Amino acid sequence: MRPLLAAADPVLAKLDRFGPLPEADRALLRAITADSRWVTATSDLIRQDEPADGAFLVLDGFACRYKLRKTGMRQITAYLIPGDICGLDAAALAWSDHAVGTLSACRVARLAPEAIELLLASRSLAAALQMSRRIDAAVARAWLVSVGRRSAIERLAHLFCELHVRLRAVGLVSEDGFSLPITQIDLADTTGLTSVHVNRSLQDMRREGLIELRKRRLRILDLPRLRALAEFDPAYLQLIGRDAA
Amino acid sequence: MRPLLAAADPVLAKLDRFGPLPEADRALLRAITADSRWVTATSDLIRQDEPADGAFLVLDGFACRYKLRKTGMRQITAYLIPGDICGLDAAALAWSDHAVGTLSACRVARLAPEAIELLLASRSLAAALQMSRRIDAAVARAWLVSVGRRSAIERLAHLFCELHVRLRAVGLVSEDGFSLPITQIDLADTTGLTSVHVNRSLQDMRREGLIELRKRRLRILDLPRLRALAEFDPAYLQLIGRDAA
DNA sequence: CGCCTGCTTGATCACAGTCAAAAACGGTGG
DNA sequence: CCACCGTTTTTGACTGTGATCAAGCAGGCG
Repeated sequence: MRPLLAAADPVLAKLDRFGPLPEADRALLRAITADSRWVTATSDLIRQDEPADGAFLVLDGFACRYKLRKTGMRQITAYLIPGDICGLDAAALAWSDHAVGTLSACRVARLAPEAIELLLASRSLAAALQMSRRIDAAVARAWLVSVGRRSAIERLAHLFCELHVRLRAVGLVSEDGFSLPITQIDLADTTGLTSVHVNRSLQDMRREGLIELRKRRLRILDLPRLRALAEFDPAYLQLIGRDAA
Repeated sequence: MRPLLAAADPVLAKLDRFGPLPEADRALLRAITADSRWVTATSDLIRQDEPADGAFLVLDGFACRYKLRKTGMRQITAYLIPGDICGLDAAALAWSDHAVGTLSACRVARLAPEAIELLLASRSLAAALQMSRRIDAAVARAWLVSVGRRSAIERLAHLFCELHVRLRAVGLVSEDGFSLPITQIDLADTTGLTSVHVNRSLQDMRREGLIELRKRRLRILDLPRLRALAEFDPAYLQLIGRDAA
């Protein structure tokens, strides 16, 4: 793990894990991510049922994929953290079944269609992106298990374990935990609960000495117990040696 | 739609929709699916946490992806119907985060690693498979919305609408509905409910005149109302002209 | 300082789960 | 053809997790 480099360039930090990238790819990525901008929280990068205006790389902050019901109910289907990409499908199909929006302020780099072409033209980058898709699919399955078959506390525990591993892979976890710049409403829309119940479950977790969560910062106090509670096995994230922690 | 051809070769019927395949690809697929075998219900094609023994094409019957909790609880994360493929990732990674098992008796064709190579070597087939992956991801998102934010009846309604479109695309829907060779326990593990509650919800749906379900056969009696109930829009399945029904 | 958003708490409700048992179904073999 | 057996479906009574409704509180920000 190379946390410092990682924090500087999360995209490289992430993709590089799936087999070291040739210098040409690294240069391409650097060029693309050079031109980034900040967007405020709660803004849409990709809108549901519309074509996407290119793809987006998340360089800083939290974004998410989500779907809205006609009733206004929201279900978040994925988190996008620094290093993650979105909109490749939406750009290819000129349509998206879901929206992508920011949960916090985010630094993003937009990839114009030509930039996407360049990216996919590289065999090694295309392979890395495919690996990334595989992980996304595995994460989606894990979420489905959580929402379908886990209790409230277990869902939150599993989510925190997942984020812990993913954020660590891009160098965003330090001794005192990691930044989690999202509201309890967001957590509720992620886990299929209400914000009231999320609040009560978080209090249970604090009381149990599992976590500390305040000022948008999450600290895992007892990782082994949290993982046991969530039945969390990081293997599916493919971000570590299959066996290592 | 070409139901008769489709029923004869669901794999071709499915992949051909994503842009007509050249004859070379069609021949390759025919060659591969020629060697098929029947497996009984409740048998695993791919086991969790293990490498896959090649990939599998489902030619007949229902299979599913699923994950088991240590407690024995099961969450089904996807249905595999005739024309669907599985195990590509498991073969590539020599590991799978989930299991794939049959729900009914199934006719399947095994693809040895060399056959997979051949498949992916074709640009057009690789593109069709990628399209198929995109749809799988969209379906997974729709399921997450169901389990996270829909009531019991709505979840079942949405599932039936999805299956109706997917099965019709491979010519498996007739005037009197379609074969649904799965138990209420399977439906429960799909929707994140208990089988008791699924049973009661199905009775509600029958009483409402929405469906008829007996002898492993589902008939949708009022499609417009079923779709309205589920807020179902088939666009995400990409199996139809973006606009057509 | 005041407002808005997000967090917290309390009281009550309901959807879905649990436990248990009976009925119906579908094979299988005699 | 029927008796038997396991599986699946159905029903009933009761429970509980998490939803709903409502109000108060804290804190960040203009």
